[in-house]
Amino acid sequence: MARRGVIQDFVDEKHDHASCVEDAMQRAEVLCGERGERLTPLRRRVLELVWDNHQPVKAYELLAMLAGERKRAAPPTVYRALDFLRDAGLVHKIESLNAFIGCAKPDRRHCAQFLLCIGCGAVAEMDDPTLTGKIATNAKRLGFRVHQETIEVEGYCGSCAG
Amino acid sequence: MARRGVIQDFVDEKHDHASCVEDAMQRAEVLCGERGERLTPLRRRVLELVWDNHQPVKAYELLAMLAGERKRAAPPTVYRALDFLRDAGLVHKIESLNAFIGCAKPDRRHCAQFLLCIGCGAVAEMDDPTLTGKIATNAKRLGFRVHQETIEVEGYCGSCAG
DNA sequence: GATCGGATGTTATAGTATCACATCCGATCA
DNA sequence: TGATCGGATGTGATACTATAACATCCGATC
Repeated sequence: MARRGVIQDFVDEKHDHASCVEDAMQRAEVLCGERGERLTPLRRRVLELVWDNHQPVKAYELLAMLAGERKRAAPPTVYRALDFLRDAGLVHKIESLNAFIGCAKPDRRHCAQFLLCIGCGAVAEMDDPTLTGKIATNAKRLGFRVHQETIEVEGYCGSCAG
Repeated sequence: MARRGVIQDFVDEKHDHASCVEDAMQRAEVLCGERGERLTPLRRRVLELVWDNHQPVKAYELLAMLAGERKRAAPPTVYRALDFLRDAGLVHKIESLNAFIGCAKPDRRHCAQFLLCIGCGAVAEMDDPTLTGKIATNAKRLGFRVHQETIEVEGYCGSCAG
């Protein structure tokens, strides 16, 4: 089935998760390779942990997971990895949740538009160029130069709305 | 000069600030009156402090200001007041800054679209129904029921872009 | 093998927000 | 009048989120 190009579905419970994570890691490898950025074992592992959920993950949850695998893991360990991954566009921070989630399209920038279900915590990442365009138009009218946009829409997904 | 209805200007340094705050407080009084909600002295004072700046204010900054005027002010004091004001639509939280700002149009809902200047910290509140409409359309396509939207655009304002 | 810089380790602390329980205070009504 | 009830506030503690500052490691380069 073809994507709409505008919006992605919420994650299907029975999607092939292993290959989905694998694909994400593959994309990350390639992107960092192209850009000459170092996807170290730690950064790779953090990205993997982020993708293991298809829900937003908190920094201290990641820290707890890391602590189980390596002796030494402190807050800076995970925050620094997340900073790198965010700069690389591989991970988004969801501001209204203080949580992080893997970016589905790390090759494109500014695709940080989310639908957040209050009921079940599910997240869908939109990527609607017309939204971005409209915002750009509004901004330009004020002489404002857009650097980054954050769009987070809270509500109830199809399952939870009933 | 008429408003565009779509976007507001960044605050002019030489606007009549006193009357601007006064107007905001007046609107708040009326709105709470209509709704049977209690704008207590504490809540009123917090709202006033929020409006005294035309920039986002942090909770602990408010706390410090309150501490100067009343003997007893702890975090819950300010957070509870802010919760009330947010529920009433009188104040918005800017998630990406962990800060709060007075709502310019408390009578209308969901007008939480902000341009945030990285350079000088200035904030402009947009209120673009077509953005909201586009988001609603995208959401509907997924059976998603929108409850609240957060739009925060970082960049450089006209003065800082040069 | 010297040195340089980026990544990580380590400790401490800053900054943000909520919990849980006590108290106050005004509205209502016996 | 005063009993009582609920919402607002006081109070102390604590949970949660994030960064500062400095030490150490480790691979690349020369």
